[in-house]
Amino acid sequence: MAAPYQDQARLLVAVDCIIFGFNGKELKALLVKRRLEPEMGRWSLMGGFVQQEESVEQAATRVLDQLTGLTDIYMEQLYCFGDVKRDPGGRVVSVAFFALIKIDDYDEALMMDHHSQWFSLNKLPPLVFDHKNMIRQARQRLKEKASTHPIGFALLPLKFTLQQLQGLYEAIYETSLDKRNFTRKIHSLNILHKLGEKDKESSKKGAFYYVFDRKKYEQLDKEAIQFL
Amino acid sequence: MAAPYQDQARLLVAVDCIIFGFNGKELKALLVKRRLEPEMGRWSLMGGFVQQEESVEQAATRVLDQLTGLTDIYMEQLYCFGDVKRDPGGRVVSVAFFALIKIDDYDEALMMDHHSQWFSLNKLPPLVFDHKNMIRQARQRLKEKASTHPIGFALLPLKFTLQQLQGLYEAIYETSLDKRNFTRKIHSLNILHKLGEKDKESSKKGAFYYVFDRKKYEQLDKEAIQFL
DNA sequence: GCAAAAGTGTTTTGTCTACACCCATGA
DNA sequence: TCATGGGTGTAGACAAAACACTTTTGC
Repeated sequence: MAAPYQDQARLLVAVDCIIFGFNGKELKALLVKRRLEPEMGRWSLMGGFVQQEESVEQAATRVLDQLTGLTDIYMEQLYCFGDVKRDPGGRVVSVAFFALIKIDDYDEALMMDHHSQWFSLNKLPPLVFDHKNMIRQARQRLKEKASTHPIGFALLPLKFTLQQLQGLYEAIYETSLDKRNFTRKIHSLNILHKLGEKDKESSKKGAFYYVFDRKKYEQLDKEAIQFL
Repeated sequence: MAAPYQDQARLLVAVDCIIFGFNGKELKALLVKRRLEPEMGRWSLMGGFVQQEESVEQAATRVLDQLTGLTDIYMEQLYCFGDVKRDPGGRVVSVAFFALIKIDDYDEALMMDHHSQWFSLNKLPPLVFDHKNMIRQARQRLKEKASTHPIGFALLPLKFTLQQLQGLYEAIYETSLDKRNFTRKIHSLNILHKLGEKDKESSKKGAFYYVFDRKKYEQLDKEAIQFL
């Protein structure tokens, strides 16, 4: 069994990363200017090819790290896009991943280096290949996942106000929520710690900062509860 | 741009199909004896390599058709398994699909031809590679999907009794359900048509057969309602 | 003192759950 | 006539949704 599969076709396998961020008002996606032909210079998801000696997940992690310099990013496999003609440059099967990062962790310097930019999800530029479709599906998955797992926290700064948290869920679900019902529900999950400190930027009275309880968070992440 | 990606690694890409059936009591998975080295002769999911000129989905459809002779099978992409050493025969990235078929449509002759066999999900034989893990994930996905979409019908014969339907959901969720609550819930979805005919096999009184309303079914399939 | 956001409870509504008896029929 | 599965309703618990006023403070 030296080469049991030798007659089979070999294909290029890529990963593409849909990176979401939240600026306090809107959900954003991080896009880059493509550096390769074909379609060089057009807006694209960050991607790369899977190497012989790395797993598909490792490839996605590597690509995310190259772009953001961040480790410990929330990342999840989305879907494998395998149409024959999806990439005019060759037969490339792409495995899409979606990632959630704290938008403030991704700074200006990195954006300059990679010619990358945040775009509001409803003001996306034209994108290469099937990347628009990938983003659409990632958005859908984020909605579903956020309703049963507390992954939204990966998009917020370490400390945040209830208003920011509510705003995030309103952005994810594309709806508006009742402040009282929202507060009650969140508190019933026992996932937040109230800090002594207040955010005075957005109001005169000031709103308390919260952090989330990582232990409880991880437990809920496994359990698939009804989140909101 | 004759060969823009020429320096990149090329990998074998396979599809593997987790095929579920329901015999009225238990969920089953359809397995085959592997025909290739390595691990020839051991139990395996039905799979095959993605060819140069077919999409990943087409490959899965082709593999399903080869094994079952059936078209119009419910099929859904599950996950891409991309570990470097998952297949000792080479670097193979496998895209897993799960499929639901009516168990009676898959007859003895086909089982003989392909050395295939139905196995109860809790009595699976040892399987090659990561196939056991694939089945585990498929089972999980089936549970989740069935709770928001009426896909369970793909596992039942065209006409079925309420008892059969309830038994199916009990098997999927691995729980027992209250007959009255179940009946009420199903009827409230307006998805069933009661036939004049009765099944007299399993009781003296006889139970009415039902068929499902394809229109309503397709609508619910899109909408993601709370099913059960 | 007033504008602007923060914070807090109650009532209503609907959904999910638990639970038990009569019916029709073939043997 | 009796054994077997088929079919049906109601009450209580719980969760979700609707809804408005008071508090704080910087200007």
